[in-house]
Amino acid sequence: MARNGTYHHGDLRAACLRAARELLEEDGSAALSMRAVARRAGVSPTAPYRHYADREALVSAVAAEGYRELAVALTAADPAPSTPDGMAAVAVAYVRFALEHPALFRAMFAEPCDPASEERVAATAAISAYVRDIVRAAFPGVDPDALSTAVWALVHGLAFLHLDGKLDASTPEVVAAQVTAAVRALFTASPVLGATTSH
Amino acid sequence: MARNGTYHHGDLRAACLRAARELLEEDGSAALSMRAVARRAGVSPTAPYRHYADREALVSAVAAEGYRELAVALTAADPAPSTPDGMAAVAVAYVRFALEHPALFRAMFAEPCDPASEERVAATAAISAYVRDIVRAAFPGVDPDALSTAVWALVHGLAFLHLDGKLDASTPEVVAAQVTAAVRALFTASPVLGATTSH
DNA sequence: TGTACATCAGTGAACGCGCGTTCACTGATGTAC
DNA sequence: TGTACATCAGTGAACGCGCGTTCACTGATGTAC
Repeated sequence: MARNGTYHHGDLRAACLRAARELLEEDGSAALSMRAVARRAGVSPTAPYRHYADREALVSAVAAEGYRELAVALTAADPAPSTPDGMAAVAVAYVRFALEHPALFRAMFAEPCDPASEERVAATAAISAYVRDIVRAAFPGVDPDALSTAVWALVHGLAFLHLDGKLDASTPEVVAAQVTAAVRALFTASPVLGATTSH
Repeated sequence: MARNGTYHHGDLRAACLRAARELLEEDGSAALSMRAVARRAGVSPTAPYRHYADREALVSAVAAEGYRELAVALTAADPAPSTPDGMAAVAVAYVRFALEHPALFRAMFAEPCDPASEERVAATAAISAYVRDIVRAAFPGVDPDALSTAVWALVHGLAFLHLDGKLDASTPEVVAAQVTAAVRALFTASPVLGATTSH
Protein backbone atom coordinates (compact mmCIF):
# COMPACT_ATOMS: atom_id res chain seq x y z
CA MET A 1 0.00 0.00 0.00
CA ALA A 2 1.62 3.18 -1.11
CA ARG A 3 1.16 6.37 0.79
CA ASN A 4 -0.33 8.29 -2.08
CA GLY A 5 -2.99 5.65 -2.56
CA THR A 6 -1.58 4.38 -5.82
CA TYR A 7 0.26 1.19 -6.50
CA HIS A 8 3.49 3.02 -7.03
CA HIS A 9 5.11 4.69 -4.13
CA GLY A 10 6.32 7.83 -5.80
CA ASP A 11 9.76 8.12 -4.31
CA LEU A 12 10.59 4.85 -2.65
CA ARG A 13 14.29 5.44 -3.04
CA ALA A 14 14.21 8.48 -0.79
CA ALA A 15 11.69 6.87 1.55
CA CYS A 16 14.03 3.90 2.07
CA LEU A 17 16.91 6.18 2.80
CA ARG A 18 14.86 8.07 5.35
CA ALA A 19 13.55 4.89 6.95
CA ALA A 20 17.03 3.40 7.12
CA ARG A 21 18.37 6.47 8.76
CA GLU A 22 15.57 6.56 11.31
CA LEU A 23 16.01 2.91 12.20
CA LEU A 24 19.72 3.46 12.57
CA GLU A 25 19.35 6.44 14.85
CA GLU A 26 16.56 4.86 16.88
CA ASP A 27 17.94 1.40 17.49
CA GLY A 28 21.42 1.16 16.05
CA SER A 29 23.08 -0.65 13.23
CA ALA A 30 21.51 -4.04 13.89
CA ALA A 31 18.04 -2.56 13.47
CA LEU A 32 18.83 -1.41 9.97
CA SER A 33 17.61 -4.38 7.96
CA MET A 34 16.13 -4.45 4.50
CA ARG A 35 12.93 -5.89 5.86
CA ALA A 36 12.58 -3.29 8.58
CA VAL A 37 13.20 -0.54 6.05
CA ALA A 38 10.51 -1.95 3.77
CA ARG A 39 8.13 -2.27 6.70
CA ARG A 40 8.64 1.32 7.71
CA ALA A 41 8.28 2.56 4.17
CA GLY A 42 4.98 0.68 4.01
CA VAL A 43 6.08 -1.53 1.20
CA SER A 44 6.67 -5.23 0.55
CA PRO A 45 9.90 -6.75 1.93
CA THR A 46 11.51 -6.93 -1.48
CA ALA A 47 10.56 -3.59 -2.91
CA PRO A 48 13.73 -1.82 -1.66
CA TYR A 49 15.80 -4.14 -3.84
CA ARG A 50 14.44 -2.24 -6.80
CA HIS A 51 16.51 0.74 -5.60
CA TYR A 52 19.37 -0.72 -3.58
CA ALA A 53 21.28 -3.78 -4.71
CA ASP A 54 21.71 -5.07 -1.20
CA ARG A 55 21.90 -4.03 2.42
CA GLU A 56 25.42 -2.74 2.08
CA ALA A 57 24.44 -0.39 -0.72
CA LEU A 58 21.74 1.08 1.47
CA VAL A 59 24.07 1.50 4.42
CA SER A 60 26.61 3.20 2.20
CA ALA A 61 23.98 5.62 0.99
CA VAL A 62 23.06 6.48 4.57
CA ALA A 63 26.71 6.95 5.48
CA ALA A 64 27.29 9.21 2.51
CA GLU A 65 24.37 11.35 3.57
CA GLY A 66 25.91 11.55 7.02
CA TYR A 67 29.18 12.79 5.58
CA ARG A 68 27.45 15.53 3.68
CA GLU A 69 25.62 16.67 6.78
CA LEU A 70 28.78 16.60 8.84
CA ALA A 71 30.48 18.82 6.29
CA VAL A 72 27.60 21.28 6.54
CA ALA A 73 27.77 21.28 10.33
CA LEU A 74 31.49 22.00 10.28
CA THR A 75 31.37 24.87 7.84
CA ALA A 76 28.41 26.29 9.73
CA ALA A 77 30.50 26.38 12.90
CA ASP A 78 33.22 28.35 11.16
CA PRO A 79 33.79 28.30 7.41
CA ALA A 80 37.45 29.27 7.62
CA PRO A 81 38.80 29.10 11.17
CA SER A 82 42.20 30.65 11.65
CA THR A 83 42.53 30.93 15.42
CA PRO A 84 42.69 28.31 18.14
CA ASP A 85 39.20 29.37 19.20
CA GLY A 86 37.97 28.95 15.66
CA MET A 87 39.51 25.52 15.48
CA ALA A 88 37.95 24.67 18.82
CA ALA A 89 34.52 25.71 17.55
CA VAL A 90 34.86 23.37 14.60
CA ALA A 91 36.07 20.60 16.87
CA VAL A 92 33.08 21.10 19.13
CA ALA A 93 30.76 20.93 16.13
CA TYR A 94 32.38 17.68 15.00
CA VAL A 95 32.01 16.04 18.40
CA ARG A 96 28.50 17.34 18.83
CA PHE A 97 27.52 15.84 15.51
CA ALA A 98 28.87 12.48 16.65
CA LEU A 99 26.98 12.63 19.92
CA GLU A 100 23.75 13.74 18.31
CA HIS A 101 23.88 10.99 15.71
CA PRO A 102 25.82 8.19 17.40
CA ALA A 103 24.70 5.28 15.27
CA LEU A 104 25.00 7.30 12.07
CA PHE A 105 28.48 8.39 13.03
CA ARG A 106 29.48 4.82 13.78
CA ALA A 107 28.08 3.70 10.46
CA MET A 108 30.10 6.40 8.73
CA PHE A 109 33.33 5.26 10.32
CA ALA A 110 33.16 2.09 12.32
CA GLU A 111 31.53 -0.16 9.76
CA PRO A 112 34.02 -2.14 7.76
CA CYS A 113 33.67 0.11 4.74
CA ASP A 114 34.57 -1.17 1.31
CA PRO A 115 36.76 1.35 -0.51
CA ALA A 116 34.79 0.51 -3.66
CA SER A 117 31.96 2.82 -2.68
CA GLU A 118 32.91 5.95 -4.60
CA GLU A 119 30.20 7.88 -2.82
CA ARG A 120 31.84 7.27 0.54
CA VAL A 121 35.36 7.80 -0.70
CA ALA A 122 34.38 11.14 -2.18
CA ALA A 123 32.67 12.21 1.02
CA THR A 124 35.70 11.30 3.10
CA ALA A 125 38.00 13.14 0.73
CA ALA A 126 35.86 16.25 1.07
CA ILE A 127 36.27 16.33 4.83
CA SER A 128 39.95 15.62 4.54
CA ALA A 129 40.39 18.48 2.09
CA TYR A 130 38.38 20.83 4.27
CA VAL A 131 40.67 20.18 7.21
CA ARG A 132 43.78 20.54 5.11
CA ASP A 133 42.63 23.86 3.69
CA ILE A 134 42.01 25.19 7.16
CA VAL A 135 45.39 24.07 8.41
CA ARG A 136 47.20 25.41 5.37
CA ALA A 137 45.61 28.82 5.70
CA ALA A 138 45.97 29.07 9.45
CA PHE A 139 49.48 27.67 9.85
CA PRO A 140 51.41 28.41 6.68
CA GLY A 141 54.76 27.59 8.22
CA VAL A 142 53.95 24.00 9.13
CA ASP A 143 53.84 20.77 7.13
CA PRO A 144 50.15 20.80 6.20
CA ASP A 145 49.82 17.05 5.68
CA ALA A 146 51.17 16.04 9.06
CA LEU A 147 49.37 18.77 10.91
CA SER A 148 46.02 18.26 9.24
CA THR A 149 46.26 14.54 9.95
CA ALA A 150 46.98 15.36 13.57
CA VAL A 151 44.10 17.81 13.81
CA TRP A 152 41.60 15.45 12.25
CA ALA A 153 42.80 12.60 14.43
CA LEU A 154 42.56 14.73 17.56
CA VAL A 155 39.00 15.74 16.84
CA HIS A 156 37.98 12.31 15.62
CA GLY A 157 39.45 10.72 18.72
CA LEU A 158 37.62 13.14 20.96
CA ALA A 159 34.40 12.24 19.18
CA PHE A 160 34.85 8.51 19.62
CA LEU A 161 36.06 8.67 23.18
CA HIS A 162 33.00 10.65 24.15
CA LEU A 163 30.77 8.42 22.08
CA ASP A 164 32.09 5.31 23.77
CA GLY A 165 31.85 6.62 27.28
CA LYS A 166 35.58 6.95 27.88
CA LEU A 167 35.21 10.64 28.61
CA ASP A 168 32.49 12.42 30.51
CA ALA A 169 29.71 13.15 28.04
CA SER A 170 26.97 13.88 30.54
CA THR A 171 25.98 17.25 29.06
CA PRO A 172 26.76 19.09 25.83
CA GLU A 173 28.33 21.88 27.88
CA VAL A 174 30.74 19.51 29.60
CA VAL A 175 31.69 18.01 26.27
CA ALA A 176 32.21 21.40 24.65
CA ALA A 177 34.40 22.51 27.53
CA GLN A 178 36.52 19.38 27.37
CA VAL A 179 36.96 19.59 23.63
CA THR A 180 37.84 23.25 23.79
CA ALA A 181 40.32 22.69 26.59
CA ALA A 182 41.96 19.78 24.76
CA VAL A 183 42.33 21.74 21.54
CA ARG A 184 43.67 24.77 23.36
CA ALA A 185 46.09 22.69 25.38
CA LEU A 186 47.75 21.65 22.16
CA PHE A 187 47.53 24.85 20.18
CA THR A 188 47.86 27.87 22.37
CA ALA A 189 51.14 26.72 23.84
CA SER A 190 52.83 26.72 20.49
CA PRO A 191 54.54 29.79 18.95
CA VAL A 192 54.51 28.31 15.49
CA LEU A 193 50.90 27.19 15.64
CA GLY A 194 49.90 30.29 17.53
CA ALA A 195 51.94 32.80 15.49
CA THR A 196 49.23 33.63 13.00
CA THR A 197 46.46 33.83 15.51
CA SER A 198 44.96 37.10 16.56
CA HIS A 199 45.21 36.96 20.33
CA MET B 1 32.98 -34.48 23.50
CA ALA B 2 35.65 -32.91 25.64
CA ARG B 3 39.21 -32.67 24.41
CA ASN B 4 40.68 -34.62 27.28
CA GLY B 5 38.39 -37.53 26.55
CA THR B 6 36.26 -37.01 29.62
CA TYR B 7 32.77 -35.68 29.88
CA HIS B 8 34.01 -32.52 31.48
CA HIS B 9 36.02 -30.12 29.44
CA GLY B 10 38.51 -29.05 32.04
CA ASP B 11 38.66 -25.35 31.34
CA LEU B 12 35.74 -24.44 29.19
CA ARG B 13 35.72 -20.89 30.47
CA ALA B 14 39.15 -20.19 29.04
CA ALA B 15 38.42 -22.21 25.93
CA CYS B 16 35.35 -20.10 25.20
CA LEU B 17 37.31 -16.93 25.64
CA ARG B 18 39.96 -18.16 23.25
CA ALA B 19 37.41 -19.34 20.71
CA ALA B 20 35.53 -16.05 20.93
CA ARG B 21 38.66 -14.09 20.35
CA GLU B 22 39.68 -16.21 17.38
CA LEU B 23 36.28 -15.88 15.76
CA LEU B 24 36.38 -12.16 16.32
CA GLU B 25 39.78 -11.72 14.77
CA GLU B 26 39.09 -14.09 11.91
CA ASP B 27 35.68 -12.93 10.78
CA GLY B 28 34.66 -9.92 12.79
CA SER B 29 32.08 -9.15 15.40
CA ALA B 30 29.16 -10.80 13.63
CA ALA B 31 30.98 -14.13 13.67
CA LEU B 32 31.23 -14.08 17.43
CA SER B 33 28.10 -16.00 18.37
CA MET B 34 27.53 -18.24 21.35
CA ARG B 35 26.85 -21.16 19.06
CA ALA B 36 29.99 -20.64 17.02
CA VAL B 37 32.03 -20.37 20.20
CA ALA B 38 30.56 -23.62 21.48
CA ARG B 39 31.19 -25.28 18.14
CA ARG B 40 34.82 -24.23 18.13
CA ALA B 41 35.30 -25.31 21.72
CA GLY B 42 33.91 -28.70 20.75
CA VAL B 43 31.01 -28.48 23.12
CA SER B 44 27.21 -28.38 22.98
CA PRO B 45 25.57 -25.08 21.98
CA THR B 46 24.46 -24.30 25.50
CA ALA B 47 27.53 -25.26 27.46
CA PRO B 48 29.07 -21.76 27.35
CA TYR B 49 26.07 -20.47 29.28
CA ARG B 50 27.49 -22.30 32.26
CA HIS B 51 30.33 -19.76 32.24
CA TYR B 52 28.94 -16.64 30.57
CA ALA B 53 25.48 -15.34 31.32
CA ASP B 54 24.91 -14.21 27.75
CA ARG B 55 26.64 -13.10 24.61
CA GLU B 56 27.36 -9.67 25.95
CA ALA B 57 29.17 -11.04 28.97
CA LEU B 58 31.42 -13.02 26.69
CA VAL B 59 32.13 -10.03 24.45
CA SER B 60 32.95 -7.95 27.50
CA ALA B 61 35.42 -10.56 28.68
CA VAL B 62 37.13 -10.52 25.30
CA ALA B 63 37.27 -6.74 25.32
CA ALA B 64 38.75 -6.67 28.80
CA GLU B 65 41.46 -9.06 27.68
CA GLY B 66 42.16 -6.74 24.79
CA TYR B 67 42.57 -3.79 27.13
CA ARG B 68 45.07 -5.68 29.22
CA GLU B 69 47.09 -6.60 26.16
CA LEU B 70 47.00 -3.06 24.88
CA ALA B 71 48.38 -1.82 28.18
CA VAL B 72 51.22 -4.33 27.91
CA ALA B 73 52.00 -3.25 24.36
CA LEU B 74 52.14 0.40 25.37
CA THR B 75 54.44 -0.02 28.35
CA ALA B 76 56.63 -2.30 26.26
CA ALA B 77 57.08 0.50 23.73
CA ASP B 78 58.23 2.91 26.44
CA PRO B 79 57.32 2.54 30.11
CA ALA B 80 57.77 6.22 30.90
CA PRO B 81 58.15 8.37 27.80
CA SER B 82 59.24 11.94 28.41
CA THR B 83 60.25 13.19 24.99
CA PRO B 84 58.27 13.73 21.80
CA ASP B 85 60.04 10.72 20.33
CA GLY B 86 59.06 8.62 23.33
CA MET B 87 55.47 9.74 22.99
CA ALA B 88 55.59 8.97 19.30
CA ALA B 89 56.83 5.45 20.03
CA VAL B 90 53.89 4.84 22.34
CA ALA B 91 51.52 6.30 19.77
CA VAL B 92 52.93 4.00 17.12
CA ALA B 93 52.45 1.02 19.43
CA TYR B 94 48.84 2.02 20.06
CA VAL B 95 48.04 2.32 16.38
CA ARG B 96 49.90 -0.85 15.53
CA PHE B 97 47.88 -2.75 18.11
CA ALA B 98 44.67 -1.48 16.51
CA LEU B 99 45.79 -2.51 13.04
CA GLU B 100 47.00 -5.92 14.16
CA HIS B 101 43.76 -6.67 15.99
CA PRO B 102 41.14 -4.66 14.13
CA ALA B 103 38.02 -6.53 15.23
CA LEU B 104 39.26 -6.80 18.80
CA PHE B 105 40.02 -3.11 18.89
CA ARG B 106 36.59 -2.30 17.52
CA ALA B 107 34.99 -4.55 20.12
CA MET B 108 36.95 -2.75 22.81
CA PHE B 109 35.73 0.64 21.70
CA ALA B 110 33.13 0.65 19.00
CA GLU B 111 30.63 -1.72 20.55
CA PRO B 112 27.96 0.04 22.51
CA CYS B 113 29.54 -0.80 25.83
CA ASP B 114 27.44 -0.88 28.95
CA PRO B 115 29.16 0.99 31.78
CA ALA B 116 27.95 -1.75 34.12
CA SER B 117 30.80 -4.02 33.14
CA GLU B 118 33.28 -3.27 35.93
CA GLU B 119 35.92 -5.28 34.11
CA ARG B 120 35.78 -2.95 31.15
CA VAL B 121 35.54 0.21 33.19
CA ALA B 122 38.61 -0.78 35.19
CA ALA B 123 40.56 -1.57 32.05
CA THR B 124 39.69 1.76 30.51
CA ALA B 125 40.62 3.59 33.66
CA ALA B 126 44.01 1.90 33.64
CA ILE B 127 44.81 3.20 30.18
CA SER B 128 43.53 6.62 31.06
CA ALA B 129 45.71 6.74 34.17
CA TYR B 130 48.73 5.53 32.23
CA VAL B 131 48.38 8.38 29.77
CA ARG B 132 47.85 10.94 32.51
CA ASP B 133 50.93 9.78 34.40
CA ILE B 134 53.03 10.14 31.30
CA VAL B 135 51.71 13.60 30.58
CA ARG B 136 52.10 14.75 34.17
CA ALA B 137 55.70 13.61 34.33
CA ALA B 138 56.69 14.89 30.93
CA PHE B 139 54.89 18.23 30.92
CA PRO B 140 54.65 19.42 34.51
CA GLY B 141 53.70 22.95 33.53
CA VAL B 142 50.52 22.04 31.67
CA ASP B 143 46.99 21.15 32.77
CA PRO B 144 47.35 17.39 32.91
CA ASP B 145 43.70 16.58 32.42
CA ALA B 146 43.22 18.60 29.28
CA LEU B 147 46.52 17.56 27.79
CA SER B 148 46.17 13.87 28.55
CA THR B 149 42.70 13.92 27.03
CA ALA B 150 44.15 15.57 23.96
CA VAL B 151 46.98 13.08 23.71
CA TRP B 152 44.76 10.07 24.09
CA ALA B 153 42.28 11.47 21.59
CA LEU B 154 45.02 12.20 19.10
CA VAL B 155 46.38 8.69 19.27
CA HIS B 156 42.97 7.09 19.37
CA GLY B 157 41.86 9.09 16.38
CA LEU B 158 44.95 8.09 14.44
CA ALA B 159 44.19 4.47 15.23
CA PHE B 160 40.61 4.65 14.02
CA LEU B 161 41.33 6.69 10.93
CA HIS B 162 43.91 4.15 9.86
CA LEU B 163 41.64 1.28 10.78
CA ASP B 164 38.80 2.66 8.73
CA GLY B 165 40.85 3.40 5.67
CA LYS B 166 40.72 7.17 5.95
CA LEU B 167 44.51 7.35 6.09
CA ASP B 168 47.06 5.35 4.14
CA ALA B 169 47.65 2.14 6.07
CA SER B 170 49.28 0.16 3.30
CA THR B 171 52.39 -0.84 5.30
CA PRO B 172 53.36 -0.67 8.96
CA GLU B 173 56.24 1.61 8.02
CA VAL B 174 53.97 4.11 6.33
CA VAL B 175 51.68 4.09 9.32
CA ALA B 176 54.52 4.52 11.78
CA ALA B 177 55.88 7.43 9.78
CA GLN B 178 52.51 9.14 9.62
CA VAL B 179 51.86 8.71 13.31
CA THR B 180 55.30 9.95 14.23
CA ALA B 181 54.96 12.96 11.95
CA ALA B 182 51.55 13.84 13.35
CA VAL B 183 52.71 13.62 16.95
CA ARG B 184 55.84 15.62 16.23
CA ALA B 185 53.89 18.24 14.32
CA LEU B 186 51.99 19.00 17.47
CA PHE B 187 54.72 18.60 20.07
CA THR B 188 58.05 19.75 18.76
CA ALA B 189 56.73 23.17 17.82
CA SER B 190 55.77 23.93 21.38
CA PRO B 191 58.13 25.53 23.92
CA VAL B 192 55.98 24.49 26.84
CA LEU B 193 55.52 20.93 25.67
CA GLY B 194 59.06 20.74 24.40
CA ALA B 195 60.73 22.45 27.37
CA THR B 196 61.33 19.31 29.38
CA THR B 197 62.56 17.22 26.48
CA SER B 198 66.20 16.37 26.04
CA HIS B 199 66.86 17.50 22.51
C1' DT C 1 -7.95 11.22 -29.33
C1' DG C 2 -7.40 6.40 -28.82
C1' DT C 3 -5.07 2.30 -28.59
C1' DA C 4 -1.11 -1.20 -28.40
C1' DC C 5 2.66 -2.16 -26.18
C1' DA C 6 7.09 -1.83 -23.69
C1' DT C 7 8.84 -0.66 -19.47
C1' DC C 8 9.00 0.01 -14.81
C1' DA C 9 7.89 -0.52 -9.71
C1' DG C 10 6.08 -3.16 -6.32
C1' DT C 11 3.98 -7.98 -4.72
C1' DG C 12 3.93 -12.11 -2.05
C1' DA C 13 5.30 -16.66 -1.35
C1' DA C 14 9.11 -19.19 -0.49
C1' DC C 15 14.15 -20.76 0.29
C1' DG C 16 17.42 -21.76 3.85
C1' DC C 17 19.88 -19.83 7.39
C1' DG C 18 21.88 -19.15 12.10
C1' DC C 19 20.88 -17.12 16.00
C1' DG C 20 19.99 -16.60 21.53
C1' DT C 21 18.02 -18.79 24.96
C1' DT C 22 14.95 -22.22 27.84
C1' DC C 23 14.42 -26.52 29.76
C1' DA C 24 14.62 -30.94 31.87
C1' DC C 25 18.14 -34.09 31.74
C1' DT C 26 22.47 -37.01 32.80
C1' DG C 27 27.19 -38.11 33.37
C1' DA C 28 31.23 -36.96 36.27
C1' DT C 29 33.34 -35.33 40.43
C1' DG C 30 34.38 -34.83 45.04
C1' DT C 31 33.29 -34.86 49.90
C1' DA C 32 31.47 -36.58 54.51
C1' DC C 33 31.06 -40.25 57.19
C1' DT D 1 38.53 -48.24 52.30
C1' DG D 2 33.96 -47.89 50.77
C1' DT D 3 29.70 -45.90 50.00
C1' DA D 4 25.85 -42.30 49.78
C1' DC D 5 24.91 -38.20 48.25
C1' DA D 6 25.22 -33.31 46.87
C1' DT D 7 27.07 -30.56 43.51
C1' DC D 8 28.71 -29.28 39.27
C1' DA D 9 29.43 -29.25 34.06
C1' DG D 10 27.83 -30.40 29.88
C1' DT D 11 23.80 -32.47 26.78
C1' DG D 12 20.37 -32.23 23.26
C1' DA D 13 15.92 -31.15 21.83
C1' DA D 14 13.13 -27.48 21.18
C1' DC D 15 11.10 -22.54 21.10
C1' DG D 16 10.45 -18.63 18.18
C1' DC D 17 12.78 -15.24 15.78
C1' DG D 18 14.11 -12.17 11.87
C1' DC D 19 17.06 -12.06 8.45
C1' DG D 20 18.82 -11.58 3.11
C1' DT D 21 17.64 -12.83 -1.07
C1' DT D 22 15.33 -15.41 -5.28
C1' DC D 23 11.61 -15.84 -8.19
C1' DA D 24 7.75 -15.53 -11.14
C1' DC D 25 4.21 -12.42 -11.00
C1' DT D 26 1.01 -8.22 -11.78
C1' DG D 27 -0.59 -3.59 -11.60
C1' DA D 28 0.60 1.12 -13.18
C1' DT D 29 2.74 4.29 -16.28
C1' DG D 30 4.03 6.48 -20.29
C1' DT D 31 5.17 6.60 -25.14
C1' DA D 32 4.68 5.86 -30.30
C1' DC D 33 1.72 5.86 -33.77
